[in-house]
Amino acid sequence: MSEVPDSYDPEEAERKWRDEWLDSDVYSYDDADERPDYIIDTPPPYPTGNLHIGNALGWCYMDYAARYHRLRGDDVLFPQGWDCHGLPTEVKVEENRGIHRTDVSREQFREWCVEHTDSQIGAMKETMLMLGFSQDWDHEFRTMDDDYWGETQRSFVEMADSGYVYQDEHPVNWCPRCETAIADAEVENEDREGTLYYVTFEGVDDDSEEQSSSGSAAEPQDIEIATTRPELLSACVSMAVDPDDERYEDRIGDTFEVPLFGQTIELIADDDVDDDFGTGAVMICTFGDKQDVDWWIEHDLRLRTVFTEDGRLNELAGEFEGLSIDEAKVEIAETLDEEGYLTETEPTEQSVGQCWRCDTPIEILSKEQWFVEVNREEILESARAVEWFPEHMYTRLEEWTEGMEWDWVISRQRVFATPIPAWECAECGHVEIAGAEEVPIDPTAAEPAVGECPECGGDDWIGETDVMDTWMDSSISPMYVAGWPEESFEPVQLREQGHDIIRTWAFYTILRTTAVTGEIPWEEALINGMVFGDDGNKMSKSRGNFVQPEEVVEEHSADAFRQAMALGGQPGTDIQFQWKEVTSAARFQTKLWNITKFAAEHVDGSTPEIENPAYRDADAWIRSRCRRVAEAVAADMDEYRFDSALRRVREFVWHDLADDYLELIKGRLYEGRPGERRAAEFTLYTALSASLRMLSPFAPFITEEAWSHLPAEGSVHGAAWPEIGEVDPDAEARGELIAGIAATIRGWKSDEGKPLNADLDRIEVYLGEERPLDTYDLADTVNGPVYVEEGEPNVELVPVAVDIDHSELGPVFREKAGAVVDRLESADPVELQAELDTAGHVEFEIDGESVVVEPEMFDVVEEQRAEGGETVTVLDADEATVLVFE
RNA sequence: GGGUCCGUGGUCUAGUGGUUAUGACGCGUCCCUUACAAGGACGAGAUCGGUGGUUCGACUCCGCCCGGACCCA
Repeated sequence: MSEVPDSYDPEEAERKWRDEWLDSDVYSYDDADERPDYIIDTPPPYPTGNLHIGNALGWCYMDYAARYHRLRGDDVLFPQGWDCHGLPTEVKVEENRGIHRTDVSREQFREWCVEHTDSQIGAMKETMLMLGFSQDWDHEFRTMDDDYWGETQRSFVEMADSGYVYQDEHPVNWCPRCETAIADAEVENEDREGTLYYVTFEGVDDDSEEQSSSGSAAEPQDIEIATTRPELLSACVSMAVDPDDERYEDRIGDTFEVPLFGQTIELIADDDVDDDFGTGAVMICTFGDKQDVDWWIEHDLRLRTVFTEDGRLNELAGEFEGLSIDEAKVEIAETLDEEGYLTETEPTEQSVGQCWRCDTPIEILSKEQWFVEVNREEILESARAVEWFPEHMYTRLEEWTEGMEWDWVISRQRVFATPIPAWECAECGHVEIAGAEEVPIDPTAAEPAVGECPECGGDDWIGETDVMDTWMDSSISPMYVAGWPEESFEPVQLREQGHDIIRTWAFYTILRTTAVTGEIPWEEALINGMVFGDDGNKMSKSRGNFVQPEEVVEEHSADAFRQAMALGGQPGTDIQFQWKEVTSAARFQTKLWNITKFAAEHVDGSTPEIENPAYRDADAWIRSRCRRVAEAVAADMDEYRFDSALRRVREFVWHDLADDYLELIKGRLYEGRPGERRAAEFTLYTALSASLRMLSPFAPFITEEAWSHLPAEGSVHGAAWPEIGEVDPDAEARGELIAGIAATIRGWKSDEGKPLNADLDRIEVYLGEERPLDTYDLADTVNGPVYVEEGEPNVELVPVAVDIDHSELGPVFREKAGAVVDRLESADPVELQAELDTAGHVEFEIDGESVVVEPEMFDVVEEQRAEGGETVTVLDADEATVLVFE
């Protein structure tokens, strides 16, 4: 085992293991009955062609979990999907081909989209492999493949059967650039500066009799409204004021003429009007925003639609017909001004709903669409049954769900997406939805199985050209990866995703899984934060703080990148990408390599077979430490506290194993008696092997490389989580003492500017209580003979301070504790020690009362000074006093 | 405006009702010691955002304020 190269070459090793793993089955899912499943509902990313650092964080988390659970013996399924459908790809294809999607057939266009998507997937997969993610590529899926979108259709059909899916005409968010309906979740509100226009509406004499009662010359009065959207005047169907607004008392029911466009509208009262805004009177248009929709329904108003699907004004706008919305805003405002209707303008802060894909301001159009019912309580009930990491991420989902006003519009007027499997009868308009046995099916290319229309007997079917929201695809991912519908669905173990898509992906998945299967989608949801640049700002190319995972791999290694991701912060918090974390990870890897190199010189194929090793105390100590660390790390991993887990292992490897244990056993390894040497070899092997396994989820490459240089079987990724048997607690404590003494002497040598291997004449160790001390390892480590002496050292002990144990003293004296502490601290330590020696406690008089302070409440700190003529240094190592003779 | 999270050495980060408050990077001093100078040992550096309160005791719990991030309106 001595062929270990002097230095570790990450580039070479990482390439080697990447290839090796691809050809092996270490990461494959067995679907074995005897082992518990650990199925990850991997987010299918959109194939942008670039796996950015934010994606990488999420995949790191999943990979740590996947690898950890494999070590725990679980049957892990870490699949990889691709969320292919959607507008960005359509746009890209149109761009690349220089066409508009309507220039070619739907089939041709789709084909090109698939082709484009394939190449994008290839690039992202490359990065995933580079970073060492351990997906089972036999479980790769693409939502654009028939076998996937067929299941999307099946779920649609089942939801239609159970009444969740319906078709209706209802106002929906509409992106005029994408020319499609979009869901609430796809609308983002953007604050910006707008203009508030004050517009006069002339009163209309409606010839009613009431006019005479309020005055003879009942001239109809004008009214002034404030609006940011004059381009909507032609869609104005009413005007509203707050019923308690005194300015408009007695005017409810008055009628007015809409300037420029001439339609007559009536003033109504509604509590939702904000009387502080503008003039307190607001025009209601169909539709400016959701509030208009509410009023339109509430007051049963007319519908005047003036916007076209591509964001222009239609014939209702008269001379303004054909203008874009932005043009119309300017021109109508100018005309209002010229005609004297515009009284004033002022800047105003406004929040504008925008399409999250293209940032175009959305409009609201009433169109026949397909919807999925949002049952808030049902969704929340499921969401509560999921365990969220961190817990408060549930609150995000809860708030979003409770704020849902509209059902989910799932139809899109696009091409590259899952077809809605439905037809309309050309004769009677009956809508026929495909049966589950018909999917996958493209209704624009195939006839329904039903044949004749069940309503009218007609056989002329018009296939639905609307397609589904892409979230309809991705929201069945847990069902798909778990083998639904062939296997009845049981919740999978983990969903990992970013907090930015809780309102979409998490929300829709819970909704859909619950609706289709009656189950929660996953047992646990792990939510990752965003990744910021090294300067704490959002990463952006213009800021120059943009980092691609590939750069980090090139500069250091994939393992170092992965460690940095784990240590960036607790999962759930936003993390700052930091080069220094990568540096520190790379150093740790160098350390780990050197430890491995050292170990490989001392162990061989027979080492793991050693039976009944003649353990010395140092062995007991490191074994016990290792055992505790393995337990604590497992607890961290179970809670997805990757940061804490990795810190613990690093700490153990660096400080306990390398600094202390390795130094302690060198003597035994180089020139010890065979039995004791073998015990050291065995223990070294045990501790290192355990360390590599614990580190393997974080640094899969270097641990695999190191593993291959040790007498260990197979892949470290196919190994089992370390289990170290019970350790003799007394031996453990003695070993800890030895390590402590060695560290103390090491520190002293360093302080003295001595080389760490400087010869020492002799060492005397005085223990507080009499107990055996294994000086064998210690003597070699400190480089001098070690004698354990009984009794008090030949030094003078000088009490110099008191060290108070507040947790003992505080509860006993309660409100007097402060005074007692003051007395102890101001007393002469020498006198305290003397009193303690004679009386066994110390006593004070406080406020005329006698107070007894028991010895467990404080320690008298003593400083040791050598007596006599010999040159000696006195060191204090926890429970021992160490005399060093040079 | 509502909600959630957060504010710890220069920078980033851990943490608990009683600790000499963790570690990393950077900085300084010393050390080529048979795993390791792309290293090691040691050290300096923090009134734990501010302010009230609860408590014998608060960095930790509560209120308010200031500052930041995100989500929603």
